[in-house]
Amino acid sequence: MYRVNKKLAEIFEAIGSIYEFKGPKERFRSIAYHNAARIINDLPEDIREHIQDGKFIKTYGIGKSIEEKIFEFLQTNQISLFNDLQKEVPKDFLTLMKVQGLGPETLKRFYYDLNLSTKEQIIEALQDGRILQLKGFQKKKVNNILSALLKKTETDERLPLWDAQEISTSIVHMLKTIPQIQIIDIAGSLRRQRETVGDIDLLIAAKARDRKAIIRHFVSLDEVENLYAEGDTKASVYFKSFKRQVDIRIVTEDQWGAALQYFTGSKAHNIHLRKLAIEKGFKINEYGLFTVDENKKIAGENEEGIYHALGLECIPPEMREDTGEIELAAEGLIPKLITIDDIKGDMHTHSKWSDGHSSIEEIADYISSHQKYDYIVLTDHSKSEIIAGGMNEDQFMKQLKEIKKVNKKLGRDLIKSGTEVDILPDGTLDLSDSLLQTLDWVVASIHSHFNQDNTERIIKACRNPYVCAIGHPTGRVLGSREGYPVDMERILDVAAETGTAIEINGHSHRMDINDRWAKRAIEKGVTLVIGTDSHNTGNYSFMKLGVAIARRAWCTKDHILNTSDWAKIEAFKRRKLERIYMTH
DNA sequence: GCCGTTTTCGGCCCGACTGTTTTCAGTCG
Repeated sequence: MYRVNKKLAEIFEAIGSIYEFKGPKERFRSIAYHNAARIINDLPEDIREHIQDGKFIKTYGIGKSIEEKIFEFLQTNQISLFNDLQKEVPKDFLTLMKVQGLGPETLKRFYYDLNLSTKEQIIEALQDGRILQLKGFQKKKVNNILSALLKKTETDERLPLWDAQEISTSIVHMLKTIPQIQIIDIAGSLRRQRETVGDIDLLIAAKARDRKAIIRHFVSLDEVENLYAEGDTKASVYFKSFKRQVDIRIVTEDQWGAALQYFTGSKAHNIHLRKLAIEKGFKINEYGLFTVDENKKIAGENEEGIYHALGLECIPPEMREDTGEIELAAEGLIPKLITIDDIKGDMHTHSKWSDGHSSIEEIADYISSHQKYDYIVLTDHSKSEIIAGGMNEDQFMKQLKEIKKVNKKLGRDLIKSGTEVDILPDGTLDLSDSLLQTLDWVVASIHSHFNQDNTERIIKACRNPYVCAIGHPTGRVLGSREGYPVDMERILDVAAETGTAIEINGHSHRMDINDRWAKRAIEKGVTLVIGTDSHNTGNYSFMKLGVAIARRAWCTKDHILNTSDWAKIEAFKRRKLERIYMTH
């Protein structure tokens, strides 16, 4: 996430909230700013790269007025409207708006009726009974607000997808013991496989008479620390061990498709879909798709039915972000997305020879018995990666012998030789060309000296005839390190020009490149490869995260090189060699 | 504030839960 984008999105979010506070007549202005914040948050590139010929590239939802504010921020690092607006709201307004259960109307009452402006003043007034004098505020509401205010600030950090998947799996496991549950599945951004997940949303199908019992069971689980809401059809709780809000929603089996569609989102996708429904004389809610005039149910049992009734192809959850997929579905052009079963091998793994935990033989045994792979590439580190046990040319030659031995024992060439060679500060590589030439696959990555011109370093690596792919191209570490500065547009152009593949690193803490850059890459005709960057046998399942990124990038199996057999990968390498030598 | 081959004005997605109310406002997703 780019710092500028984040900052700007925060300001627009805040402006939206302030307009909410100012009253109903500003409601839609408020929505527009909230909307802009979301768009900027989801922008694939630094917002400064989203400007062409001095203008913000036309984006649905951002018009003239907000565009001006973006430019004002980029030039002056502030937005005067925001400075002015802040004077019209309570001092701690923005902090207070984030407290569960506190909204603009409540804060307005506190501010105008009792002149309360800070968090401390409000807590005091809640405790000494002054709030109780306000109409509509009785004991229960006062206590709820107070406990929300006094609670230590919860983590608002989004969870990496892998962690969210593990948590949801374990919760689903706990709930599966409830016999009345007919179907249970994940929804929300988790089902869309976004790289990070906020809340965990679960959908359940059950008979109407069983709802109550299921909800009681759910909210009574030992793990539940806070109960936010408990109704007839839904409940919302806070799980202490996972430090996460978990929402469940119960519908009947015949509503399953409509509900799953609705709770999978995204919000933008659903709003677009609803507008489309209205144009066609329908309305959609979580119970089904109905005609407006007779309120007759047309679809709802499954998701396909909802989309088909609107004249659309069914859209895979990973594509539902309102970035053109609805238009594509209307034309019947939804791509057949890659699946995990299309993957023929892992392109990025480490063994004991550098910083991995397993010997080559152990890797071969594990992969043979757990994966249907045709090949797996060992890409151990090169010599300058001293802390990661990087290897020199001699050691790689020894490793080659070991690989041959293991393959011979297996009776097939499962293990491929390779390296993740360091791109040095000047863009040269950490191993000799003559060695690189003898290896089956060469990934080149940056691991240090991030303050150099990383774009030029990577471009230089792309121009080396023996570099097959660029590893974790942005260097980001989810939740702890922003990527090093790099001009990804240019790198993708050079990758396309030189026939170098770009890696989708599926490691749970990297997921690099991300879905948006991967989408950009295939638009530019760049070939992608997926690797797990595995360091132990448990890591091989990161392949599904890599595939998730590819699916969110609208990739078919033809976009991903390691859905091919090894002969095609050899052909890819030859094409690159030819290109490089043709241009020389 | 944004959008538009039905519109440059007049719309803007929709429903559940809570706490307060006797029919609803506020908040949330």
